[in-house]
Amino acid sequence: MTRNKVNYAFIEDDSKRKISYNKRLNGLLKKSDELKTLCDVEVATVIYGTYRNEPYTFPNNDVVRNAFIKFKELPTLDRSKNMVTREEFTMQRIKKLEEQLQKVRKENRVKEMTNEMYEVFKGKTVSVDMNPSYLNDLRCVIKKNLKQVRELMIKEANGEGSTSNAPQPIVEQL
Amino acid sequence: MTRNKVNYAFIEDDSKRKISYNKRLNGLLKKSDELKTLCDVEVATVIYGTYRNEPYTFPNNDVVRNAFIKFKELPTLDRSKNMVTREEFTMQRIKKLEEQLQKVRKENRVKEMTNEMYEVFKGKTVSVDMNPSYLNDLRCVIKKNLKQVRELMIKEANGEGSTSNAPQPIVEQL
DNA sequence: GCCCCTATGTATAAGTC
DNA sequence: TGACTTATACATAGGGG
Repeated sequence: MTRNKVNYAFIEDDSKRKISYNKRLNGLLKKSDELKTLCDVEVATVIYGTYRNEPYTFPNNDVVRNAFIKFKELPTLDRSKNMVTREEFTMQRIKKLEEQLQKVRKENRVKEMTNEMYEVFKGKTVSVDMNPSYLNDLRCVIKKNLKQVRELMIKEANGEGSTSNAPQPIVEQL
Repeated sequence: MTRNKVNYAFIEDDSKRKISYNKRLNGLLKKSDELKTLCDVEVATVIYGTYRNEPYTFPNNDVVRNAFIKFKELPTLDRSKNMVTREEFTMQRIKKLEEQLQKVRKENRVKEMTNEMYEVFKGKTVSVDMNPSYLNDLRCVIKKNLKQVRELMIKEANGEGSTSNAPQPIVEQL
């Protein structure tokens, strides 16, 4: 993930995967160590790679064993309380990505709608089958940009309107 | 660690520590998840924070338990084989930092010595109690920069030498 | 494979609301 | 407390030796 973005999927290429594994394993251990040091919490990690026969543990044998023993001794309910399942984690991840996407889409939509608004202002007929929520959003955008719209209307009334077909990018003034 | 460099030590401020803990916990889990996905390895993590009564586990209860059981079943020797003790890890960290420091120092020393070399060239008397290894290093630097030195000598011989007291930064030409 | 480098993506400390 | 932003440090992919 860095000359290119991370593709969140299994790395097919054996050589690349191994390189990545080594780098990331190192990074993970470093992060664990930092968490432990900066926040004074116990962290135990076990990794079963394809590249080694034994598990790779951190920070050391005893800590890991103790952590697991403590873990085993807890009643199941307590144990689950702060558990993060892989599924949950993935869901959260997806949710976050979707939110970001929504955000970007929304921003883009505002831009589109601002242009749309301008088109309408320039005389374009709004088709009646337009999505109601879209119209509502459009109204919000108009409201938000009321000042600019009014100025444009005055200019237009005075015959100073843009003569080009391309609408002026009101967007830039948002 | 980012508006400022990470200070590799316990964060005294409770509020800051907690914020950091939450962010870093999240980051750690994300990294674990990525390692698992990209490289298809089993990763089990248990964290005992001060902020929760139960351990925080990832990716889930069963995986963690199985990982620990497997771990426990291994003969002690095997178990230790790929273990990274905290001490080792810290040592590695220190070693790396020291190497970096050495490198920076060496670079700096080369610069200093190049200037020293120039001073000598300009007529400075080298004191006899100069460290032998330092002299040797100096010799290396001179050798490395022989071409530049020769050019300077020619210029000097032609009366084109710098007249300022500050030696020209030969360093820049390295 | 390992180490180094560099460009770029990510993580995150502070700050703001 | 937490969500969001920003600036900066850190992690790491790709490429060379």
